Amino acid sequence: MNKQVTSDGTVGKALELLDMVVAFGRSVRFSEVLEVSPYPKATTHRLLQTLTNQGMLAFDDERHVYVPGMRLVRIARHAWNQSSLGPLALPFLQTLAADVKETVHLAQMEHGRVVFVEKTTPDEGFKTMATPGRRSPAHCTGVGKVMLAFMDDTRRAAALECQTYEAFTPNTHKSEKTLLPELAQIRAEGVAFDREEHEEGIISIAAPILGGSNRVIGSLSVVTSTFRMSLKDIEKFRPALQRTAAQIGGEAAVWPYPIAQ
Amino acid sequence: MNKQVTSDGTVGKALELLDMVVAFGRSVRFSEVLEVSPYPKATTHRLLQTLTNQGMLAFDDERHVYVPGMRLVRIARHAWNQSSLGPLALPFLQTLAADVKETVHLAQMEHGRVVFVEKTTPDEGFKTMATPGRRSPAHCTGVGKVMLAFMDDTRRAAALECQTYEAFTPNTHKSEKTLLPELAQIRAEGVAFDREEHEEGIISIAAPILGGSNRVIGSLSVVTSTFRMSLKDIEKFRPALQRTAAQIGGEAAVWPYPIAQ
DNA sequence: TGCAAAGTCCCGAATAGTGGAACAAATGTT
DNA sequence: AACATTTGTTCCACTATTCGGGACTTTGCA
Repeated sequence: MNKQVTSDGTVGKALELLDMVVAFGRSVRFSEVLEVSPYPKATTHRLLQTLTNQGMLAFDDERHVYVPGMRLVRIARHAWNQSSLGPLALPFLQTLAADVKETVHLAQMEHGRVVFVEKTTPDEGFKTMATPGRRSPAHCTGVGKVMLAFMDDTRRAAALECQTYEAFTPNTHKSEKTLLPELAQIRAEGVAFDREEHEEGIISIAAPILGGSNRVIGSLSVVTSTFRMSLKDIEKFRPALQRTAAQIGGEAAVWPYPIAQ
Repeated sequence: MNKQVTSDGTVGKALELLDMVVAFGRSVRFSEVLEVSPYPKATTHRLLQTLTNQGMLAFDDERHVYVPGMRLVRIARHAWNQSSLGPLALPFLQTLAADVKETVHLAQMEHGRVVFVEKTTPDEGFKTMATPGRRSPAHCTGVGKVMLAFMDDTRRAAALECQTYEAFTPNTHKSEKTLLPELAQIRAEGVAFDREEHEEGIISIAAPILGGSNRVIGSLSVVTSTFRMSLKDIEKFRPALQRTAAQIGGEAAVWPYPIAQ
């Protein structure tokens, strides 16, 4: 089992480029892709052509830009409905957000990183870095730490391998040294706190979503800012948070969602 | 230029399998994939492994099934927001549906086939069986014919190449012989009608959505059944339909959406 | 426990991907 | 309008990668 996995073969390279193009979040020119592509010009070009041929990208030959293609869009629609917790969890999130009157995040884990799947704000609150579809590191977020804490040992080991320990604030964990003990504590407590580890002024309380066989399939958090509440204050969200996480987990148990890894 | 495009290289094969797995719409076992895979067991297995490695699929090693992976889900979220007309057009669809009190379909074209992107029904929200993400032939649907009619000659030629002329009802076009004249007429009229060509009892009126440079990026239709209305009746939807299509096109003009092909 | 079916792995042959470099097209500049 | 520069596309010999028959291992069921 490859632990790091960067690319296997042409398929890996092509998907890497696809990911890059899509991640731009807008239409891109060939040269822009080339700049971030680790492959030589000819190769990059050919791979993009292949992806375009396959309908995963579309090339606008008037503006000379690449955009996600219809085939990807179609697959996207299926994959989203089928494998993201989003559609299933959204009603629960809304109830919770209305209940606690704070922002609620739903996340899943991809290869040691947190993917924000859905987000609900009760009012039009402040904005955080999290946007649905965005990826963040796991070591510095409530949703990330709680998933790490509750996944099984093998997966956790693999996920920890991928952590970069990038320091976003003074509170960010700098290495396993401090992270591992906290994970143990989170496991004991059942919830994780983000103590301004990703963004200054932003704190959260997070609970794991456990599917069948108690495997972690995602996590849920209530997010707020230090201007409005303290770490102590947000502890009161715990019952509602855990109840909602359990409800989502119950709904999801019958369906094999991807396991956090 | 490959006209049919079934596979270029490994990447094509891998994507083909990915498409198949996702199209199942549920978790699948290896043997199920193998059944529909055109490749030998060893190859199919290796490709699925690669996709799993890449996070495009996830393998549940407890239930021994493949599901769409987190990476695909993340890419999906991006691609959907960026390249489907769905998010942008949804409010307009809802207004139109409420206005005409009938079901409204939004479609885009992928390689000569119609992809239903969004669907709104006036009364009960948007909970219908015909899941968005479904593909249908173009020759027998209002949304399909109207896109064929308005796309440029090169693209139309390519798209027509892909038509199967499968006969769903007695009214379905059986060949270019009858389809081409109708396309000319649709071009002249500005709208297309589905005269029970896909499903008996189902009729629709469809208008093209034109983006920048008047290129077809999608289409819109009002759908109803012959039990409620006649072909003559639905002509009255034309003004609202065309107005909505123009509004969506206007919104979309500044952003390079994939062109119908 | 045993056996059929499902899933995984191996390795030589040959196909398909690679990327430097030349070419072409679009864009900018004098 | 002619030239320079940047951007995008094609070619082709080389070789790393994929292919897939078949053997092996694991799983599920009787």
